[in-house]
Amino acid sequence: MTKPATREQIIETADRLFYQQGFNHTSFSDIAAQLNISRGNFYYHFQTKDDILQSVIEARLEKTREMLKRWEEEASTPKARIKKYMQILNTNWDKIQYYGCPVGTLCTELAKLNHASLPEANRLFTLFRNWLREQFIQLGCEENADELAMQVLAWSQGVATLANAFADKKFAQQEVRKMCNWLDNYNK
Amino acid sequence: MTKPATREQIIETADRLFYQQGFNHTSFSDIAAQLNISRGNFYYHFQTKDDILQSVIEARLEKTREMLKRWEEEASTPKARIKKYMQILNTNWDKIQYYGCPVGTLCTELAKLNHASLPEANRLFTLFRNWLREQFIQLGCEENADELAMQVLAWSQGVATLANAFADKKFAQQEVRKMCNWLDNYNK
DNA sequence: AATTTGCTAGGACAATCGTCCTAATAAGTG
DNA sequence: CACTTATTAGGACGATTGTCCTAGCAAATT
Repeated sequence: MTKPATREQIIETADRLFYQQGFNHTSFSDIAAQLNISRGNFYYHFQTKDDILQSVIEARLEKTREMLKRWEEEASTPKARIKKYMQILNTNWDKIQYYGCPVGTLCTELAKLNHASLPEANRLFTLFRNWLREQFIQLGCEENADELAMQVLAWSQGVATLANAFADKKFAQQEVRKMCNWLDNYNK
Repeated sequence: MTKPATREQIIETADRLFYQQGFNHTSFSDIAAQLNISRGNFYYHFQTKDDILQSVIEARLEKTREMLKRWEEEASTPKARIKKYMQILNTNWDKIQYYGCPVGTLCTELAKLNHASLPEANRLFTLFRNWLREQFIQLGCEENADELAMQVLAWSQGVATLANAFADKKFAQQEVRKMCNWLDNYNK
């Protein structure tokens, strides 16, 4: 009994297209064309377009959790882990340059659409926020750990938005460097 | 010969709806319904929807230029002027809470749509960037004036994005306070 | 009053949207 | 093999999209 891969392929392709083109601007036809499947076939796997979005968000949440877990294995100190987050701007530059931050742009769009899945999408932010806060707590900043987490989060969002607008890689790299330096000198 | 106000009303309403709902998600019908005019009437004033967007961007550019000029009149020192910019997050909080930053969200959306007017929209960013840079130059930071301008710009974008996602007014206020303090202590 | 011009309402147009139905095929089970 | 289930293709559906045409009203000018 081989599990049908179609459903996963739809989620995968929808994930990519939602990121590249936005949720509202991506149609069933777009996804179907990429997968060479029939448009009418969607209904067997998903009831509505919103259901696809829901699955995409869940998939992103899961992938993010795995990534954060991987970072904890790869980096032994809290500072090194936080830097993993900051380095995303360099690691994923090719995509960020064209499409911005996957989390920020999705939440922004769903907010404007007044979409029912907005709270679910915002959980992506919360995931990073809690994880960063935990790292700052381990760093010995119990009192303002959440504030620092929000600061790092806001920093990355701002840089991603500007780097996207100006397509300025040097700016992004420079900001990452500055932020890492700030972290190195923080708390001694 | 009374100038026809319809064209200006269309721009005005489109401006507001593009901000609240996004460009792509706002239809001719939406704008027409708000103004109680016929949908077919648009063609007399604008050839295409993209033309409306173009006019909206131009209107925003003009309004921004006037605002920056007003700030220069109202604030006598460069630091006071830069603070005017930072305070926007508090001043326009009611809107930012729901719709984010008008500039950032528009540029992000047009980037995803691969829209021809994206460069025009990005000029809104450039307007603020150059103005902030000028203020930092007057502050005596000739060498890194542009870098500082980008930093302030990125900061505001990040805070706006997060404040929108978490609907957190206290966070926004706190960040404004921190940023103003940073500015006060900068360059002595 | 007659005529031109500025502006508008209403609807037609093809295309596309998300949704949903049905018939046909593929896969799995007895 | 027959039979049930899982999956798919293709297209119909009503609604909505941006665009565009035309007839008619309103206003200004002659």
